[in-house]
Amino acid sequence: MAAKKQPEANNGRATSYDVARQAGVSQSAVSRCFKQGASVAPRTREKILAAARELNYYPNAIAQGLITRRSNLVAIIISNLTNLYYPEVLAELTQRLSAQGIRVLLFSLAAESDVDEVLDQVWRYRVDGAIVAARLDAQQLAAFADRGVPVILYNRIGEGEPVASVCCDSVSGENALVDALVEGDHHVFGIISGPADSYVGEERVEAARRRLHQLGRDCQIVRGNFDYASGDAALRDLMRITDRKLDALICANDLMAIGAIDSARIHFGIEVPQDLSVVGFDGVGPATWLAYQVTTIRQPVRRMTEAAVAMLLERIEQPGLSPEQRLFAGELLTGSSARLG
Amino acid sequence: MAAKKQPEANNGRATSYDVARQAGVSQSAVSRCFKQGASVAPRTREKILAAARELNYYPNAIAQGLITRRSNLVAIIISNLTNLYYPEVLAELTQRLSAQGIRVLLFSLAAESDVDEVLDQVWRYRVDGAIVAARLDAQQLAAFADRGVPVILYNRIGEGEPVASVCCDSVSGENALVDALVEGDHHVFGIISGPADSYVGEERVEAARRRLHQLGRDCQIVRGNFDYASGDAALRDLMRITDRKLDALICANDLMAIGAIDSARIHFGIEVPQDLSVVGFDGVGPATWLAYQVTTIRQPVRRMTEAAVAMLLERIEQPGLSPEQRLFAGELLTGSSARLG
DNA sequence: ATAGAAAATGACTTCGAATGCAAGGACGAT
DNA sequence: ATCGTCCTTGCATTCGAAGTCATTTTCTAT
Repeated sequence: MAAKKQPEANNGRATSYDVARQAGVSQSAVSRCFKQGASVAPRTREKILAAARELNYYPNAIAQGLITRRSNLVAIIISNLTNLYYPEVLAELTQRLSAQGIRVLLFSLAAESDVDEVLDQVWRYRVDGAIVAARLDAQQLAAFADRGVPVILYNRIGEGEPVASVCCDSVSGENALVDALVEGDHHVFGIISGPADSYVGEERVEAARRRLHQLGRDCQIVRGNFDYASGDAALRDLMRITDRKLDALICANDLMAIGAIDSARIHFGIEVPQDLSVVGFDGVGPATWLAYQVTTIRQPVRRMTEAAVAMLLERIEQPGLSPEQRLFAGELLTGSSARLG
Repeated sequence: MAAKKQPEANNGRATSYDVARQAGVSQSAVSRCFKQGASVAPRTREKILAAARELNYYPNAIAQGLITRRSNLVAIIISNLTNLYYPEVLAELTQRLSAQGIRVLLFSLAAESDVDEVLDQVWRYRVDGAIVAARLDAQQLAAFADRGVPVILYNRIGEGEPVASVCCDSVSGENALVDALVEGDHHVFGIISGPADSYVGEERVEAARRRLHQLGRDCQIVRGNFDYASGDAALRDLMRITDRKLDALICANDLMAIGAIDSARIHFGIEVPQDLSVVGFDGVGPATWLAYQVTTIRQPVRRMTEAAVAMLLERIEQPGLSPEQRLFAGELLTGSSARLG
């Protein structure tokens, strides 16, 4: 009555040995059966698969990872998921990686400074690679390189270190926006920047500023931090410090553009776009809402995530591959938040 | 010259043996050194930690998981991240779990029907538990139970099966909204539901319908699918089929409420809230934007995620724990999208 | 100084699957 | 019938850390 070994007492936690015993074969055979392209006789395979089904067997990915030195895990590190833009990116990335048989270990940071603690865990889990949409300093990038863990930066480039990255072209995007505004006969420009530690924020603002300068237009720049409230706050700042009547506002992202539009209309009674043209960047969902229809640059998220995943997989397979930067042009979305030429 | 074993040729992939050799101790000592409350002499610990630092050693979580049968991984399964509400939940959950030393394996579904493929992977990775915000049928829930993997359902309850869950109370929320609208002297009600396969959608609509009935008010229900465009579309449907002039609109979530508000104002020239009161549910970011200020029920996301994580950890530690349902009351957010009593 | 308790340490096994290698079996050609 | 080839299969080892147990060292009390 007293069984020495409980065969599959631990329900659904059957091992390859359990399956082997049940099917009357060796553990190796079971392993081969679950490996693509291994040599197993059809009859044996049948037996094994039947046993596996009966015992509810699923290969233990942890054990596989240990022996093959491939965890099939990729870390995705994102600083602020509340950005409206990133959830879409995250969903796309996750689904694309899933389709390639790779699982996502998600790290979402409350503050950018938490990166170091997170990296600790990244090393421990022996991820095959990482996609990062957060600020990494040179030392952190070097740590990836040292360990031979391929990284793809999303919408930012390496600081000093050469790293593979996928970005949406800020320069061409801002140029298109500025050109359109100038053609639309705007003269007094305001710019709402991103937070100081944002790479894309700085890049977009700098691109816009330079183009305006080229075209002989001056501008006032005030700092925002990418959220709705800061669009409002920044507009107030601008109204205070600008002596001439502002007629064009360039925002480093859509969310601030929306905040500024609401603020202009509701707090200042300014008509958008009649009295003030507002443009953003990203092409997030709310930008196309009827109340806003923000003129903006839509990032080609599908193509960008596709590229990021493809580049990462390439580098996982061929560790030596050189760092490549892929720059995607965004699409000018002509809404009704700006009078254009 | 030809070294038989390259000591730490594989940079940053040092094992406990490498550290042991470097420190002149056994592998066991290294292991103990990284385990809380193990017995190691102070001097030995120093030596080992120094060696570990020098070799850039991080314990291999994969190997740990294999031997301890604890992966410290939790699966989070979310159906649509584009919902505006879920990114916040996801970020909260991830950060809370991280703080408890647990990593998140993210599964984001393109379609609800993909759950089965995803579960496959969940079993393979031997996760310690799961938090699910997607529809699971009885069989899928049973699979979790069979394998002894604790699950917490987020904003839904088990279908038949008793499962631990965390929800925001639809009934009290809708009651509060309906009561306020009725007090505000509204008479012709419309309801925009969620998609047919949404648990919370059905629950909210049913609660609102019942309360309206209790208070002697009739209502027209049209189907939406939780996104912005469907708020617009549903409002058009309502305008077409309603004979009397609609004066109150109850939407199953904020996003549709916003869509309906924009549609009313812009397509129909209806003033909100003067001619039509609109209420939503969730309390997402855009609901508080100046242009909308939706009257809604704000879900206590922080408390709910905290509860979900706490319940999950309890059940990981004590597998026998009985299924518990925790229901949180939302907070009535009185915006300006509805005339209230 | 010495017995005895307590602490520290190392040898060895274990977790579950993958794989190199060698042995066994099937099959065709002669 | 015999040999050689190719396909299957099992044995044994491996991945890296944890933990059991036995042994050694250290400390305490007499």
